[in-house]
Amino acid sequence: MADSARLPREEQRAASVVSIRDLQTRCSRCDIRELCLPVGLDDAALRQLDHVVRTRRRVKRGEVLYRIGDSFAELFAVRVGTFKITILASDGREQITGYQMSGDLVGLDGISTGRHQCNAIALEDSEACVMPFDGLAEVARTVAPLQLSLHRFLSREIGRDQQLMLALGRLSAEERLAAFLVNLAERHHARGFASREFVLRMTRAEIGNYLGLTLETVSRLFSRLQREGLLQADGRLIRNLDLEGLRKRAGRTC
Amino acid sequence: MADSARLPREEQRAASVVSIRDLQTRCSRCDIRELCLPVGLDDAALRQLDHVVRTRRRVKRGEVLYRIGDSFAELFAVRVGTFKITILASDGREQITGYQMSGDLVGLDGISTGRHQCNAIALEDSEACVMPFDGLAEVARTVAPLQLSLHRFLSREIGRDQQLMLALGRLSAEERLAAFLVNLAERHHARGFASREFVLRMTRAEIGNYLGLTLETVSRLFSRLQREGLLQADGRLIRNLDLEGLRKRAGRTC
DNA sequence: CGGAGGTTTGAAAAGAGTCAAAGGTCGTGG
DNA sequence: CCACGACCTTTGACTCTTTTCAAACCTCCG
Repeated sequence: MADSARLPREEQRAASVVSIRDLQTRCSRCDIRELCLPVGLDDAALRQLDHVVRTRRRVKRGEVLYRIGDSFAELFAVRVGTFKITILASDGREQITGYQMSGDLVGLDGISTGRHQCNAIALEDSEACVMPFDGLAEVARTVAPLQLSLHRFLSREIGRDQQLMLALGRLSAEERLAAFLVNLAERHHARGFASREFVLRMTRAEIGNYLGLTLETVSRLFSRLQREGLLQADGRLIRNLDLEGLRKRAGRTC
Repeated sequence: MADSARLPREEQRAASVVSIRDLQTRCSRCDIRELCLPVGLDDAALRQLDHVVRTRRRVKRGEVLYRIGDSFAELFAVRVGTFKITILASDGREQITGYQMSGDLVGLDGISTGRHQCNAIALEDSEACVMPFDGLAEVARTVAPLQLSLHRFLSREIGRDQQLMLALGRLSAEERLAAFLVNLAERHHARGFASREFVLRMTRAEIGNYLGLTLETVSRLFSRLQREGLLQADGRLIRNLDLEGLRKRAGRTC
């Protein structure tokens, strides 16, 4: 697992079935297009986008979509699965800055310098649409709704990051975990999944890293929330989330 | 001080001298244009931008440039002074998510929802150029370098936010303050000011808020860094910064 | 020159981290 | 199909960094 090579086999496979994958990749026919960059585009605009977004990449659990320092040429739109986004301090300490799921865009931070400034690692077998950025920008110059959508995704990312800063800076450990769970529940809900019951894709250590806590603290907090009837946790399977109760404990950051 | 009214007098004054202010406001003649959104634009592009950016707003120390919930219609480019950007938890706890100085864009987070999601408050008497976002977007559709610059500023903001998350999530109190000081020094340097000596525009409480610490901890850390010869702090006047020494203590996040 | 706001320092408390140990789970290879 | 090992989770005991509370001092603005 962990940082293995970058899927040469997968990439070959993709190349060998280009026509089929190409068909699948059309934004205009994508079932999550209303969650993703194409949100709100009309048919003509979608067709333009279809010309830009032509391939997908499969990334197996534990493998890397891109690494810090990789040259930036494309954004990725998560289609299936979950990625964690991580940055590093010089001494190697790692901070997870986000968990991205279907419809989310990853790679936005690479635009500013032309190099990726974070790692994107799959937490489960995942698939992302490859969006060459130059092409995207070009279409955005003629298709105003796409331009707006791109601006909104960039801006939304800033807003999300600020919420995490608030959590890291001002909330107690319990508040952070409660906010995290409510946030996950809401995102599942937005994607048509159950919000009161789901399987975590990340370990206690990864949750702790994201929230600025240790894995032991996270584990203890799960035990406490369970004792107090706010959820049932069986490893990564979370059930019977009491969303209102958790919101009360979250400093309503979510 | 603090949250007083929104400068009706200032706005009147601005209106009464439109022609002069208009002249001053041209990006093409602005002395910080290479730090700001116009970076790298040619003369023709600058002239286009001049048509969009036509006014400035003065904001006195302690006053508000915009508030959470205000409708978003424009970005602001800081020309003179410093702003703190704050967000709120539901219970009123506040987190400062950034300090923005000349050349920085503020308001980017408002694009996604059409409402500002943070407050921007002047830490000293300041001035910001008003950039109507629709107009900016329209020009960006024909002027590719401006489009790229806008994308880069949005992306840069994401990268900065991630650095703060790393600090809040993984660094010790001392490392956070060291990283903060090095970051300030570098930004001063980029603006042509001394990097080893400057006046802080924010209180100990504001530094602590930004770094997820209490004001007492920040004060103790300044005393410690001074004892150990890494700087001299006389209130907000900081002198003789030992940048290399501080970088070593900062987990090199900066 | 009065007072509000800001800073420093100390002492005690608390929240989260560290270290340690044991049990659980999952996937793979034999 | 089972067993093994790697990884993950839980819980306890103790530690330590940072917070909280308190008091005194500074300083700058009106």
